[in-house]
Amino acid sequence: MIVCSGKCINKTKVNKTLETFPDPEDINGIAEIFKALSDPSRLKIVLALLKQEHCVCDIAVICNQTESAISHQLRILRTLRIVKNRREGKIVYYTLDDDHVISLINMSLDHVKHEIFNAEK
Amino acid sequence: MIVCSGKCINKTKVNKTLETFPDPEDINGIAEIFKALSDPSRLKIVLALLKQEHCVCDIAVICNQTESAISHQLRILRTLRIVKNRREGKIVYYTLDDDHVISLINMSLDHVKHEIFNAEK
DNA sequence: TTAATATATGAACAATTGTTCATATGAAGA
DNA sequence: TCTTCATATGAACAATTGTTCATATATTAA
Repeated sequence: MIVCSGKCINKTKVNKTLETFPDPEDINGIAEIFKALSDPSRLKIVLALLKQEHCVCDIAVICNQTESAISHQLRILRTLRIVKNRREGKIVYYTLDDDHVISLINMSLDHVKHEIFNAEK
Repeated sequence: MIVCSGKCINKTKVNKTLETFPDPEDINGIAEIFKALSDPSRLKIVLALLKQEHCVCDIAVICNQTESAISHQLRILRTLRIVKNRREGKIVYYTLDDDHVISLINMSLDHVKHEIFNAEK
């Protein structure tokens, strides 16, 4: 631990927090998931797949984006195991790979609504 | 809706998804929350505040970062109502502003563990 | 095999973002 | 008031990121 000499540091509290701090690799893992969902165009793709599967072409229409752009974003989401795909002839269908993502989205929607509610008071 | 003439678009499915699509402002709101948590240094700050409040100086030690850098990040988190602060003399203490964030983090931790588990199979 | 369609990928450019350094604010004590 | 300490802010630079355009792959049908 770095010691800032003559500073106001509360070593007991600092150490207590450091004891239960997640592993660096877990921290980076979580950050990556959030980063994947932090781009509006990627988030839209995930939202489009929230209730049913879609082919790349349909996702492009729903998100009002180039198929190429969608394909690039899907690759990122695939790498992070947020979406998975199945091929049916020429068409590739995508779905969400993990239920956690659905919960994550719903929970953040609650958070957003809460903010708006608080702001109006 | 944009019409891609002669494409494979399944209009029924596309329209069904578009009907329940969140408002653009909600989509951007969610994306902003995720963006705030997508930076490892910002995520570390939130993790540091998961169980108890800390002053800026202590957060800097815990996250192994400059106090200036921490202060910049705290401003972003404050703007998004992810953290709030209280002043006690010269010292400013920060806490998480919203329980949703805690759930969000725990849920994403589950997601990360799930990925590792799947990767090992 | 050739053509057509759906999707994927590579390279490059523009835009965004986090950190650093210097400086400013605000509070407490001398 | 002046000094010190804790935190905040502004500007600038470096690094990262998303999109675009062109091209490549994969599948089906002729």
